Amino acid sequence: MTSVRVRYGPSPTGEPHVGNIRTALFDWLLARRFGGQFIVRIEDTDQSRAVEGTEELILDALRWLGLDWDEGPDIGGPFAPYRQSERLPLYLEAAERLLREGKAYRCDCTAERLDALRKSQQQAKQPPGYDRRCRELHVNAGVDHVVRLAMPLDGHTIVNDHLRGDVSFQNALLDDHVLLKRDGFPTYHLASVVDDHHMEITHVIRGEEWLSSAPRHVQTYAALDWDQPVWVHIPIIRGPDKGKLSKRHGATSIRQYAEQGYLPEALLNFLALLGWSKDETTTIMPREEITAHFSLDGLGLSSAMFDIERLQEMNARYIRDLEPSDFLQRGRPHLQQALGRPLSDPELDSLLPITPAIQERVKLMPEFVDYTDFFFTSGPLSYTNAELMGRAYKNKPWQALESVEASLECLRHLHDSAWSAPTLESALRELAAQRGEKPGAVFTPIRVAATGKRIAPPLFETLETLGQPLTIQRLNHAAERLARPDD
RNA sequence: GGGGCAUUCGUCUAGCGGCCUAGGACACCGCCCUCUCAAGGCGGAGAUCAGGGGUUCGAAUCCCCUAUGCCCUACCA
Repeated sequence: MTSVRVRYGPSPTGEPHVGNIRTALFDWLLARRFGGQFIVRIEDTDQSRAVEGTEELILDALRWLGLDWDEGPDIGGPFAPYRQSERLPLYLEAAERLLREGKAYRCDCTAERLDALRKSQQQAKQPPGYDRRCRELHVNAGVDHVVRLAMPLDGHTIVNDHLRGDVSFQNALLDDHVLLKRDGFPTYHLASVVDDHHMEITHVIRGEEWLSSAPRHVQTYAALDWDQPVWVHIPIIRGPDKGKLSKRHGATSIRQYAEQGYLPEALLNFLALLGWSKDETTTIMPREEITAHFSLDGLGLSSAMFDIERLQEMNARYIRDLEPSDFLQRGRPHLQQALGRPLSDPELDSLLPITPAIQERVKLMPEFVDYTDFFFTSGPLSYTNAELMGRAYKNKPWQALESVEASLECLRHLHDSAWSAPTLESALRELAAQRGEKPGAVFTPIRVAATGKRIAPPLFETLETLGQPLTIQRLNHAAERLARPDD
């Protein structure tokens, strides 16, 4: 088997979509698994749909996911250039050869005629398609025209799909599609075939929506007398409504997932499992394990729904498994943004002891802020007295106050060296026992006073990290508030 | 309208003729643990393998038909 060469051919028409990127992922996995090359080729043959700057967005998405390419528009390669708009002579050459050999022809039918034709065909319940008016007309090269492939009129075209086997199409139902547009640019049908051939692409992996037009590509290869690549049409990704996943379904661009706090390795794992599986039981696999086991044979045939809950779960799992210092670095930008100021390394590192406890609570990176911002705010925290009192002291501000004062008394007397989670815990538990109260009753006001929230990391580790002075200060503030309940 | 593809728990899937009274994961429910929230442990419910015909000693697995869903049907990719 010759070495694997696969290409990802995005159109720079917008943000890279998860469905699209999943195709890139399979390309990349195949290349990496078999020591081949992964090529990025920009398919910008539709000038009207091009959106400025999206090429860079696409490359950024690939980088973010860690899908590195061996040849591409930015780094070049032996088959440069890697932008179709820069390869026009190649398409022209192929089209001219086809014209010369009578396998393609010029067509000067107007858009109006084609529209009218389509309408009448639809009304007459006929399959729509070009009626081949110009096929025998020998349109002059001087007039405005397109070039169409002269498809076989009868018989069948077989597409040998690697996953499905032979798929047969009746030629009578296929029309003479356009290869070269009026503006001199090729259509996808011509450009992809010409480039795949010249770039020595061995496997064409693309979405199932292309299967219907695959016979056109097969015929184009045949007309050009070139060998076909291996066709691999992978199932489409569906949205929650079962339709093809699209913008209507909410977040679909890779950038959005990055911003929402998904880890690239989690998204990669999740996407890989949309249509591929390693074995009966494995779901969590680091990139290396996926690349070590990936093969086309593990691909499924039915379209998969994009289940955001599963992605979230997987993300939480990956977050939990991060090295604490790595987790902190990834959380840093979110926290800095919320705080509105940069954080120094020592500040960030002060969180290290409590970080594992935070990791198991964070599902999406921005939530990191909820569990840590109070460590770095200086003014009074905002919370209600009801939150402070919790369930045990509900509507009993004086009891809550007593409790807080007792805690204050207890904590004030701890020596510096004793300010650690274990001693804090035993001291406060003892206090609760002495007062004949449930631990939770005593702990809740402390938690709210210290963090400003009812949901926070484990209390004693939190207090340890917060430090004695700040803890005392915040408890004092809480006591003041409880003393005048009607604020 | 035509053509193509697909069809296993709600979801992602394992299964490629006997190992399946169909396995795993997420979600869900219950219990345990417990300072909030999580995480974790244990257990549970959940799929007559879309339906119907065949082939076979034996079918989720092979063949046919039907149904449903999706995709395509552009001088877009």
